[in-house]
Amino acid sequence: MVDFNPKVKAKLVGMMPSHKDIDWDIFESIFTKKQLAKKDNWVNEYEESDKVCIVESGLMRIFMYNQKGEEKTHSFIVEGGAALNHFWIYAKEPSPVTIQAIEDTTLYETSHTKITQMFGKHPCWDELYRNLLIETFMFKLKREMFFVMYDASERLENLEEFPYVDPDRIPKTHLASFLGIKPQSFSRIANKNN
Amino acid sequence: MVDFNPKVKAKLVGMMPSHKDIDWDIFESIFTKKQLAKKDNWVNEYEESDKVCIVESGLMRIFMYNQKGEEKTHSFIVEGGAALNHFWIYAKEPSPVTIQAIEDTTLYETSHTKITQMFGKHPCWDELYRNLLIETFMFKLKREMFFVMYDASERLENLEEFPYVDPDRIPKTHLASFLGIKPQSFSRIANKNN
DNA sequence: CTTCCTTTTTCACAAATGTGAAAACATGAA
DNA sequence: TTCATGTTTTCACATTTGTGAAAAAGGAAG
Repeated sequence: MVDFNPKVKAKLVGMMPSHKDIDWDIFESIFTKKQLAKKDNWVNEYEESDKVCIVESGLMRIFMYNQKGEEKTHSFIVEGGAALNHFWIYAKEPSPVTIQAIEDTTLYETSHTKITQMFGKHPCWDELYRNLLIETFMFKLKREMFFVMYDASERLENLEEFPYVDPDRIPKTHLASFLGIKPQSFSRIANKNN
Repeated sequence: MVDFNPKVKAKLVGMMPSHKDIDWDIFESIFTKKQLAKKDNWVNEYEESDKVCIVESGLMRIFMYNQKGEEKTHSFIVEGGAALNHFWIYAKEPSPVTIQAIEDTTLYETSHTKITQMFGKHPCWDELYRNLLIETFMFKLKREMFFVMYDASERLENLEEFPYVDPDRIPKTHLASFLGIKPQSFSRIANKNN
């Protein structure tokens, strides 16, 4: 049982536009509050985890190791964003991704299991889950366009298309990984384009 | 009003696992059947369209033009697959994509408007829409991995990760575009790796 | 402040992909 | 079949990105 802060509550309300009569007690009853220090892993690779969380404050990163052991960043999550192992939705298998705090982070944690148990009890849960899916889906859709439409240098130029990917908060190594290039290439491109 | 063929019906049943008592009359009442000849556009760029369809037979392609006027392929849809302008879900704006038949195609057409009007009338619609979202989402997730984890040559090597992207049915120009490279590079890579 | 460690930048060279043009090949229509 | 059209391959060369190493810059802890 947690007590959502106003910003998170507003975010959730926005994701259930058809439901004004939300029972916050039920809602908050399936969440627990957690603190992460910088560099703590919230989800580890190979972990059997169906965790879902909403970030209250701080910054997290989802990444995966490739065959060479290099970290490949999928996304960043800031205040008000939802973090989860996206692969769980489809394949109930050990997580291929690691989810790590880039900054000290406070989050509200729950699980897919708990959310899906609420389906049918009140339609707001269906709507919330649908909008959560749509949000993460649109992120992937944009990211696909990023790779398909732009080369590396154009991706850097158009980084502002991802408003919550804040170049001032995120180490350049991770930004490079998010853009699909090496830190050296990132540095070269960034210092040539101005 | 249409009469779904058995394969499409089976596909839909699989996307509504919690609902065995489906009223097929209501279901089929919001679809119409359409024929497309090879190279016909089902959705045109700039068209204000919230169309959704299920492909009965044939093969379609979703693509977008970049600033240079080059076609950038997002995905292919084969029998049993759902085609739609994914951007409609989030932004109710003119379509940035073109959806075109690669082969002569038969499809069942409906719209987002019609589907969302069914929400609440019977929970099977919520479940169907959720699973449609999950399916397209997983496609994007895989595709993201493709670009993040692999270089062009590895992408070609691992094309079989997309079982419905059949290299024998799809012109190589479009395959190249799907892999994010030029036809010349496709040709070079394909004829070097064996 | 100093030291240690991590991140970022720079550099020279290697490898991969793009470009523009031409040739080879395939396909469909007359 | 032949012609016209579109697709695929090949080639030489340009551009972009990767690689490995080293230097420079920045941050955290004592």
